[in-house]
Amino acid sequence: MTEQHEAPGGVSGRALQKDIPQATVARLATYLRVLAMLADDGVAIVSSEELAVAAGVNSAKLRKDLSFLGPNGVRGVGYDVAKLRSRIEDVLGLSQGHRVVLVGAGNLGRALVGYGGFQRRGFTVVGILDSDPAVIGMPVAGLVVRDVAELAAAVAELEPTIAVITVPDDAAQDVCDRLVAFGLQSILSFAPCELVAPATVEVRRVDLAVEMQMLSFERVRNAEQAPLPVAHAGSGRIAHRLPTSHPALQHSATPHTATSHTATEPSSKGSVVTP
Amino acid sequence: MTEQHEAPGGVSGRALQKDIPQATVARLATYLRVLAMLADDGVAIVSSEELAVAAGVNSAKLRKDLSFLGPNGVRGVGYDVAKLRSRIEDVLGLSQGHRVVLVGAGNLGRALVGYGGFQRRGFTVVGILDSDPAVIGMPVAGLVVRDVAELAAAVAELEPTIAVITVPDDAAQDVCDRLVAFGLQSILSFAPCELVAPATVEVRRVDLAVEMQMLSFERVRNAEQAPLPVAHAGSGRIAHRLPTSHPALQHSATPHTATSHTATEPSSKGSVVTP
DNA sequence: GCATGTGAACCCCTTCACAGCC
DNA sequence: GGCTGTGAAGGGGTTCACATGC
Repeated sequence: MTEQHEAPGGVSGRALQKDIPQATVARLATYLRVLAMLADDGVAIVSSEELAVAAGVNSAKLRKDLSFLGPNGVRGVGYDVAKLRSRIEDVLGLSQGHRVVLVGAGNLGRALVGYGGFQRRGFTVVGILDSDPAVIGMPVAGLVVRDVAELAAAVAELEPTIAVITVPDDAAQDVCDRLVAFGLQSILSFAPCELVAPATVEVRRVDLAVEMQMLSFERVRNAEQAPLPVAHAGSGRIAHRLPTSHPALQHSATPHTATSHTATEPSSKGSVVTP
Repeated sequence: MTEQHEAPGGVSGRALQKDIPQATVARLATYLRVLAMLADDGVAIVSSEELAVAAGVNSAKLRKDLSFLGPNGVRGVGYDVAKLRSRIEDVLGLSQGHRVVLVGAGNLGRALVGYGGFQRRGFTVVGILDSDPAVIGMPVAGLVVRDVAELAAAVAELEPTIAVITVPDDAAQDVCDRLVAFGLQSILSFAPCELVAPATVEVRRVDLAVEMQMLSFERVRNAEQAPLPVAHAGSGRIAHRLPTSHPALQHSATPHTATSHTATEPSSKGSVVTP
């Protein structure tokens, strides 16, 4: 039915981000952060090798990732930092920024409103709501906590493109349902429970306990392979290893090994219900 | 050198969690949460199908995951909830619980101390530190913020097994280096930058902006495939869809589609530096 | 000469289907 | 009969190595 000949149609071959691997999408976000740092430092051109080291991946993977966006570099030279940056922002749909509404003004919710990292990367928190009379009306980082009962009105008025759920887990599904009913299509939840939503709605979940449990397992795994790590922890004085000023691009290898396991990666897309 | 014939040796075939896929480890943590809910509800036996639905995966994947831990169920019957639960806790190294120290008492750090989800899943926050004189000495959820200058003493005294970094990104590497020097082997960082650490140290990173950017992209992708989602958001009154009481096991399929993209998945293990 | 872009091999993970066991 | 456990098939992502183009 309707075979969808992917005729790009529009002027200037824009889209075709039909099938970019999710793993790649996650890394594009990382590259973006590094590119922003480079731009701030006045770097104009960067090679795949340099960018890759700064982002903690290998250069072949980086080039493959970027190749999904079409040609973005100049052979024998490298990538134009500004151009690549705006290309990635364009593909990720970040060009016009995002308006974020937060549901749940507990510890975590209030912390996120004040978190500068969002604003810096183009996400503006435009509203925060809660059901607890004790916090409704409370000012938080320039916003006032609104009653979640006026969620419909708040959504209509603030026109958020993304919603973040930071309510207790037994309230999460309810909030999610209502957000969906009011038109939200992108939801990030911190509640440690599965959320069901229509297939057209994108729901991502961040479970902090899961992250810690994975850390826990890796320690078990490592301890099993290595015989005895001589685990004498902090005794008296230890050699500080502070400086090593990193000017964004820290080319040469460190005595350490880059081992940041960035949490990210969706799982099954589409229907998962009983077949 | 030393070919390591994996002779299980010890009594009662315990370990052999040598090569459990990381993807599986991430899901084991999820299963654990569901099993805890079931146990609270007094459920004693659960089938792979039921557990899978509750965890948002398909049953074949769940059985495959559990098979890495050895036989844990009874054919024709299902899994013993209590037994399976303690088996997974054992494999993940959660049996004795974990002591967590937090570095960075900003909005996020203080929020995490108060977050009940950790304690409930066996992670006890035993200390929080910061460098800002304005917050040092401040009481936070039963703890007092200590000076990060006494990090060595705090680590020696509190004996944490996991450290969480919630400092601004330009201080993160420094804090990480010191934690490693003081013997920490498992680190979870919320700073949006790569951290370098010895290969023996496990570093995981949670980047909230990346999660949002992935949401952003999926919206672009969906919008591209679907012609026009008729995006008339919250107008006046909308049908509330609240109740649907879920008694932990909500067997039958919902009108919705389970679409929780749980964030999780490490990337490359081991050396990533220039070869 | 040098760095990008990419086909192909490789590996990990998911999915299927069924054998095995209660 | 029913449900677990698992070999085998399939797909997605990573790595390699080189062709391509400045």
